[in-house]
Amino acid sequence: MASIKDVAAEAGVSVATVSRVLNDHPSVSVDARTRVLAAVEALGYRPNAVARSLRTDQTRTLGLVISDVMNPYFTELARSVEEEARALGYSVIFGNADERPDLQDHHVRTLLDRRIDGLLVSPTDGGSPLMLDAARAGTPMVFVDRWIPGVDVPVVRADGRPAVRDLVAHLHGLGHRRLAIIAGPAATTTGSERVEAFREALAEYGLPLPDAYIGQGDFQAESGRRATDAFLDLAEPPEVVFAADNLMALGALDAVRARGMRVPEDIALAAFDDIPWFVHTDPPVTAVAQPTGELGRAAVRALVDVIEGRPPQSVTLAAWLVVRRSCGEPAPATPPAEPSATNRSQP
Amino acid sequence: MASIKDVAAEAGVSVATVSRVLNDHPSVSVDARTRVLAAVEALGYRPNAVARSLRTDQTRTLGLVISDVMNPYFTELARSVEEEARALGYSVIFGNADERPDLQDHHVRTLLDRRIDGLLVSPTDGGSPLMLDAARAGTPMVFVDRWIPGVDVPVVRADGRPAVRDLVAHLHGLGHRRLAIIAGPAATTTGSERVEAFREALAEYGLPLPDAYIGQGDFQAESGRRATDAFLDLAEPPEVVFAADNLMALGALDAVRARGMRVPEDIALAAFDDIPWFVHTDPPVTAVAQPTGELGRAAVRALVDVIEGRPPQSVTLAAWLVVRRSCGEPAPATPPAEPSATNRSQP
DNA sequence: CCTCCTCGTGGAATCGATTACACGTCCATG
DNA sequence: CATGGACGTGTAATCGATTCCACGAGGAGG
Repeated sequence: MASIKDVAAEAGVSVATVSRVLNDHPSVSVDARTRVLAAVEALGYRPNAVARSLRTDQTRTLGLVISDVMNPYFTELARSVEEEARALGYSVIFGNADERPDLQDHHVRTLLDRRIDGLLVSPTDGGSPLMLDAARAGTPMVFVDRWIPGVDVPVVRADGRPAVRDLVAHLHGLGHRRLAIIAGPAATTTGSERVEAFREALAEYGLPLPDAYIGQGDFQAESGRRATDAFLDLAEPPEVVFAADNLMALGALDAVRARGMRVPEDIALAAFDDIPWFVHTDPPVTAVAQPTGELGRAAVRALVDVIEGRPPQSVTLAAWLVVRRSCGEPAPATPPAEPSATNRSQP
Repeated sequence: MASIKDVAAEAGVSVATVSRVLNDHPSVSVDARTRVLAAVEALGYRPNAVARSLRTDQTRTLGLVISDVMNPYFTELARSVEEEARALGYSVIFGNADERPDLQDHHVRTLLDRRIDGLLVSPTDGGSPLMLDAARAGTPMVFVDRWIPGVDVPVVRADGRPAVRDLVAHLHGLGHRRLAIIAGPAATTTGSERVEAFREALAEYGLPLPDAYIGQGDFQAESGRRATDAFLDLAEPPEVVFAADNLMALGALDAVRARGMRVPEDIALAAFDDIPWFVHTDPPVTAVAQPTGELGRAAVRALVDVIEGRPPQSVTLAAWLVVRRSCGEPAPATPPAEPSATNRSQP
């Protein structure tokens, strides 16, 4: 593969001049410029990003460590992150943590070794020493969706509280009183927050959230299946299961179907995270929708702000309830479109 | 960030010795080794992968240009690729082409500039000059799922022909005679092959495939919606729609539902690519399943073979039919598990 | 006509690693 | 006791870019 030296030789100039042409530095004569460009064309030369990065100490690359790519929510997040990054002139390297702290660390380490310019993380746990050190050492970093309390890193996320309150109101209105939740890992903010929001909303209606009605999941389908099975084995099973993410909702659906039971007649189901398939499931699933695309884009903008030395902004967007038929009662109208930002605050 | 020089200074040895310790070269004294390791620990030193890559001319990174991450089939492919690559000591950089040739080229170019060791591509089109040049120039490369005819690059894919034949047999057995297909772009092999397989299978039953029953899609949901609408507007609409991928099947479902019609009573539906959600759609969708995970792993193994100078192997695996209820008639039993490789051949 | 500035250019240092080569020690062998 | 090989180590070249500095040519101004 041709290097800058070959181009310089071909064009009859020094490597310095070639470099200047390539980075369109002002002081290059028209003559030199055309000769260099011709040589570049003739040799099919492409600058070596590795060498350039070594010299300039920047890779124009962002790292994204995602909790689980197979989760459609995170897939969409990843996609929007890549799009916005590309628009801003950055590439993205993804790492899939599969909800495993060890894998998460592996990816953070690899990304750091590659000298990415900044790191976008949706932490799977409370933060390994590695990640905490990186944050402390000043690696540009932004948390997206989930975050780690007590770490001074901007957070871009959606606040699901009001939507969860709407959901509980909806369920209560349908006459449901025994409501259960399949929670995510307590070590994740989304794992614990959703339970808290749910509990608080229940309290407003004077409803309890007994321990037996809190299934411990890990954001994966299999755990949704197990938790639902446990609920169904109870002497007094819940009337509604609220899954804290879409994969656990899928698992819940599996479990209900395996017993030959029906949603919502035998048990109602709701989920956090809305995905296109929920429109076509049997029955269509009532869900809390997040402005996923906007979340990804905002996270990239925040990270690039940090990288380029501008003051970073934490961003909190609103989530909203999309009522379908999985809790009883037919859906009334079309769900609203993604609303835009409602609230921005300094971290 | 500490460099190898700092470590050398801290340990009181030369950088050469540090490097030897890090790459566990045999001739280093125990004393030097322990001192270096201590220094590494003390400084929290991590080797700079950028510098290392420049010197060694290898990045231990694979590039994967995927047609569309939002398609669950490709998401799973991406996941398995990353897993196998990690097991073999490589990282993966993903590029999402979104079925757009220009984006595909953008990613190929970026990846090449980064000097990835090898490229895994599921081409969106017939091959841009850029990609063809790269292949010709000897960039280690493997096609996965889709390929470009006439290019000397190993291909890892599933053969859907027998499964499509099974599908047609199934449909014919249910009494369906007017069968339509929503095809992918003709420029992709999977786009044209699936139509061909369908046409041939129909011919075995003496059934025609009129042009009006070939909807032109682009593997995205919206095109499935449009094509289905067109079918439904026909004087004599088809009894079955076979979508060449799962997203177009989703679009078809949308279109049917929008007209207040029902699957399979008003029109039957089948899809290429099986995904977990198809079990829970209304109705569960009959689909051709691919050994996606094995495809991704085999592709990585083939690519690493090329990179490390071993003779590459093209791999063709079998796809299979999973009957559910979207074509009429209840599903009999559980679908079989992923079968393993059936056929390997030199490209 | 001399001086100074601007402009275009090239030489060479640099980024952080790897590695060929040379050198000194020490021990075993003849 | 001399010699040669093995071993551990350091020096320096190298990878492909960017960029500081110096230099020569040419034009403007005094």
